[in-house]
Amino acid sequence: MIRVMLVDDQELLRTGFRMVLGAQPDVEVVAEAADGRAAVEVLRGVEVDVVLMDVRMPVMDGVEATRLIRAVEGGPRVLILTTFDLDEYVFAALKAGASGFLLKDVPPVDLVSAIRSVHGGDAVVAPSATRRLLERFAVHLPASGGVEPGAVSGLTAREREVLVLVARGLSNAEIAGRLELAEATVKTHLGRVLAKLGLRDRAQVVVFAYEAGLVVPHSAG
Amino acid sequence: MIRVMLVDDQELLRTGFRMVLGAQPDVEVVAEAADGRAAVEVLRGVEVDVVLMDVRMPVMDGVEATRLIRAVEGGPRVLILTTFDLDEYVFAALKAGASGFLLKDVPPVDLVSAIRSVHGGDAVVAPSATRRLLERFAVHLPASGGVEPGAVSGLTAREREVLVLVARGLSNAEIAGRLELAEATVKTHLGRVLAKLGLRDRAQVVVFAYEAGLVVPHSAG
DNA sequence: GCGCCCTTCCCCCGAAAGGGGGAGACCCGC
DNA sequence: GCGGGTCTCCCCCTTTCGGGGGAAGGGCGC
Repeated sequence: MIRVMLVDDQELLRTGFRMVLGAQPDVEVVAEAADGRAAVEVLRGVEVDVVLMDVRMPVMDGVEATRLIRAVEGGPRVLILTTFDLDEYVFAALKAGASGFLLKDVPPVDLVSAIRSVHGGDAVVAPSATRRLLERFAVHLPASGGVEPGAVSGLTAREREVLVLVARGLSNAEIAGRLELAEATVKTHLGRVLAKLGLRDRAQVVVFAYEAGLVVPHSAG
Repeated sequence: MIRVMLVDDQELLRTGFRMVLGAQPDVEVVAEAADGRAAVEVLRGVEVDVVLMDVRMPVMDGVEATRLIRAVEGGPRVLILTTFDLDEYVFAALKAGASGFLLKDVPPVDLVSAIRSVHGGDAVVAPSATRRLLERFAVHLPASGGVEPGAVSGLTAREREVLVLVARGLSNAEIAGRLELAEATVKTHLGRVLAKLGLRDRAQVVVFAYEAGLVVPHSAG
């Protein structure tokens, strides 16, 4: 039995979800709240597996509530519900520890299977938004759009390739495997990278890659 | 009719996929290739809607092939197939413009619906990997409130000190000089850092430091 | 006092990395 | 053809790293 909590400031919407979920044999709505703060309060006294959380709410929004809920060890997982598409709010909620998100017009069947997935430890993303999520994810590459020649001065394509893999923490052997090269070749390329950039070892290569924006921390945009 | 191309160096796997897809009324396998370069060549002469692309292949891997294919305006969408789970390769492919990825052991039903989704402009992600994708996407905010001692799990003050210097690209000898310690001591501390954080070498320490926000690009120095 | 952890430093060892040189292959421009 | 650049791979070598011990002092709590 999956114990679900509904958090949304719209009474009608909660009613609708309650009816849909009530019809399921393995799902049980055990709690409700109309805003984030109330939700956090209620959760102190009720055992819940999955929280269906609206993003935009009065008093405390879904992002902050998600953060507080996820800060507790062994607390429930949070599935974000949003009226509109993927927006900054949703991204913030994901960063706050949500297990995924759905649009509120999700077909009941999909909602239930999403709850089961989240309960099982998986994450879910509204299909219509997956593309945009990936796009957003893909933005993380070399400083906006292309590899500017200036930053990596006279490096060849192969050398840059090796550089980036070094910057991901791979050993020469691993890079060789990934690029299907001999380790000797990787060493040759890396040696030239070190010489051209005036670096001493691979640790400095990693530093350079981050500082030059060739590699971007996944936390930041 | 959705025109599909199969790109994989394993003949048997292509055969299996061809049979599964051939049974679908709205899907048609119109081309095949055994490596990325061949795929790009073939695509110059054949109209394709969706490319099912293996990642690891000889000659040219799926990442580079995806990049080339997606560089063409109005070209086909690319769906990545991977044997293993989410790895650096898959991330690279997504960054290169892939519309998503599936594990090769995907149930036929899911494969077909994924192809339809991709053809319709949506993206798809293997359900088992969605959670990890979101983690990777969302995890560690840049420790906005400063670096609290507990953040780096069980590291001692001295270990964190060494970690940061490693993350600046210093050698053990240089760190020893700066902290006025013997190099042996630095090695001891660093060894514990590696063990506690599950890292292999100092290059991975640098990666960790940037990803965890212990070191921030530009502020370097 | 005793145990525990942190810190400091030492040994030895094997593996990985960095540096030197050389060489064959390819492509491209002259 | 001939040179330049890139990519590939090999040899040799020294240094650095990382991992396995061990050991000694200090602080802190019980």
